[in-house]
Amino acid sequence: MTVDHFDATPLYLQLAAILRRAIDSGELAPRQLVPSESYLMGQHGVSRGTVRHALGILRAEGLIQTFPGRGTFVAGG
Amino acid sequence: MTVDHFDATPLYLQLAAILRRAIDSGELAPRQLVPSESYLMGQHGVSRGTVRHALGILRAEGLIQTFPGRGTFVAGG
DNA sequence: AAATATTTGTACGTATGTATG
DNA sequence: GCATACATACGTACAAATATT
Repeated sequence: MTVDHFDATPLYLQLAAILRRAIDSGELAPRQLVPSESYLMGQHGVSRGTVRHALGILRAEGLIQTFPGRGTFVAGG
Repeated sequence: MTVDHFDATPLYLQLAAILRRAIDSGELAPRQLVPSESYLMGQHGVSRGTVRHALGILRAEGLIQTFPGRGTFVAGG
């Protein structure tokens, strides 16, 4: 599942929704490492700013936690 | 009151704190127009991204509301 | 121990689109 | 039509924390 550049929905919201679903469905389990910003950039063909915008939303929702130099992890567990 | 570029505290956090204080103190009253992004850029000597980062925090805190083409306003009132 | 690579954090600039006045 | 103001999205650069070799 990737972002659709022709969809009117902002890319950062699409990406946030995709990741949120992955977490809610358990595809990304608690304490599991979320793909790096670089990886998400490549996978979805978006800029780092867009990736960080999406991750910032999930962070504000308490769904993920990120640690400098290590990565971003699914919260809970 | 402006941001200090030599302070180790991130500029966007400094700016968010300055605006938060202005709101809490009533200097910026409810329903009042917050200075535009362009104005804040010039006043503090920071980029638009930094201004928007700071405003995004206050927005998430529910302290302000922004409307495209009109501006950003202090919430409440 | 040291150098290198990876990953996130901060900050800048630019371009284009949308909404309002 | 034009000016103002916010929204989205791209790119770049460097710093800091961590992991790897």
